[in-house]
Amino acid sequence: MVLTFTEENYLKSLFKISIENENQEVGTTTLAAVLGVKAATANDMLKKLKEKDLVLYEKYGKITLSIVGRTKAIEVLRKHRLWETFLYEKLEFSWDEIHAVAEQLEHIQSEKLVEQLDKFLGYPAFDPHGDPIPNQNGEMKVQFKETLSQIPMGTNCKMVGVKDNSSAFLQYVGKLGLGINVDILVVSIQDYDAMMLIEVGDQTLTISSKCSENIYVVQ
Amino acid sequence: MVLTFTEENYLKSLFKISIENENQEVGTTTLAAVLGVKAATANDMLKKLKEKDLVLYEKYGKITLSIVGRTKAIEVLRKHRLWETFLYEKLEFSWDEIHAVAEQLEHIQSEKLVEQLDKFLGYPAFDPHGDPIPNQNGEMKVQFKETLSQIPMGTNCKMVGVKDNSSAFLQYVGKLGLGINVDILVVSIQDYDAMMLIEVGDQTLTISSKCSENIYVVQ
DNA sequence: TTAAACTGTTAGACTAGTCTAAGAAAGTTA
DNA sequence: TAACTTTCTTAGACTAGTCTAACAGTTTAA
Repeated sequence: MVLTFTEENYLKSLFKISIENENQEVGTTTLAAVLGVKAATANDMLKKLKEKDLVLYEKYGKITLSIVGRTKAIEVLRKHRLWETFLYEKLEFSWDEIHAVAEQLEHIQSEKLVEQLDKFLGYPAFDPHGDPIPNQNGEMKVQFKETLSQIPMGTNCKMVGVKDNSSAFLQYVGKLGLGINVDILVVSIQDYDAMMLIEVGDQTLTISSKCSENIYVVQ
Repeated sequence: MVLTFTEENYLKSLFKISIENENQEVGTTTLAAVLGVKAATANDMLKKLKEKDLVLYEKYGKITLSIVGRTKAIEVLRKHRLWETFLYEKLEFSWDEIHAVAEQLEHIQSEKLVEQLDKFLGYPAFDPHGDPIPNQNGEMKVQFKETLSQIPMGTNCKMVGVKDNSSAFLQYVGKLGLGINVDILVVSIQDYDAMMLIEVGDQTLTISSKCSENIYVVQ
């Protein structure tokens, strides 16, 4: 079954919401906000997706992906992350530029293209933002990770990803000298506003809680 | 000005018709046939393209691309041929598989993507079918070429391209052992039906006029 | 426990791209 | 040049995806 770009985007958003907000119930309004459309529009589309058995949904109830819907969403996510990796590793795109272009490339329909791209890139398990890339069977490596804001004073850790994928955040973080696999030492944390003093290489940086909450690390 | 996929396809088809049938006038019916839509549909779209100053067109008159329309068409063609080259050279796609996927990839909007892809491929001048790839300024190398059917008996030549890009033709030609840069000796030509006896490597092949008319060669 | 606030649904309208059916213009040929 | 054929255009309809405006259901909190 071939889906339209729009249908794929709805499924992808539903999947992303479900993994980001674990057990939070997803409603029309949330979904609409994520997709940048009006609630009425999302409601219409949900009816169509239900008709095609891609979501489970009853009037005024919560929205869940069906098995097929979930599979489709993971396929799109796989393509998105493979393309991001390609753009970053092969075409000299920067961290903050890859997302927008991958949003377009993720809808290209060709199984061979996906598999050959995966092979060409050496079967990467994580994309340039540290997010896991689903394999051909839809399985993803789960990496235990915490946000930098959860790391206690005096502890060393290594950056493995970001929560916020916005261009603005990525540009800022990159400018600070942070990035995947960068070692970080938490020097001190302000009681009042959770501002953090961290050491990265030979530099000392002060970062806000908003920032440290959006950086994933492992100890 | 960002165009829709459909608009891009109309411009691309108009451009391709204009280079294939040099001074032949293009009408609604021809265009519609090339795009696989009905004449009424093509007519509607032509009105829109005219409104946007992408084509020159008067009721019951012939259709011509405007400067802007032509530029847009060449951009799409550039992307198409670069992607074909990428699929063939980097992702192990075969000759006959690349076109269909490139039809999708050619609509991705990102100037940086096109330029980086071109660089990554080493600024190729011709795609895997032997067709010239427009450079960033829209200029294409013109290679003097004839169809194999025009080569006289006893002459050596080299294959440089194909006229028919269909999967069926490419599969057939490939199976015969023909391909870009393959040397061909025209052994004999039947008077009656222009069937050709040719030597390729150590093989002798018999090919129809339909086939020899769709193969481009240089002497 | 009921009023206010929020969330979800429906109805009606719009655009892009397509179609069919019918009619108008142009070209061809006897 | 009149009749026929072909090509082109118009009118009206349909689907996908979107919107606004209004109404319905659910939740919250006074």
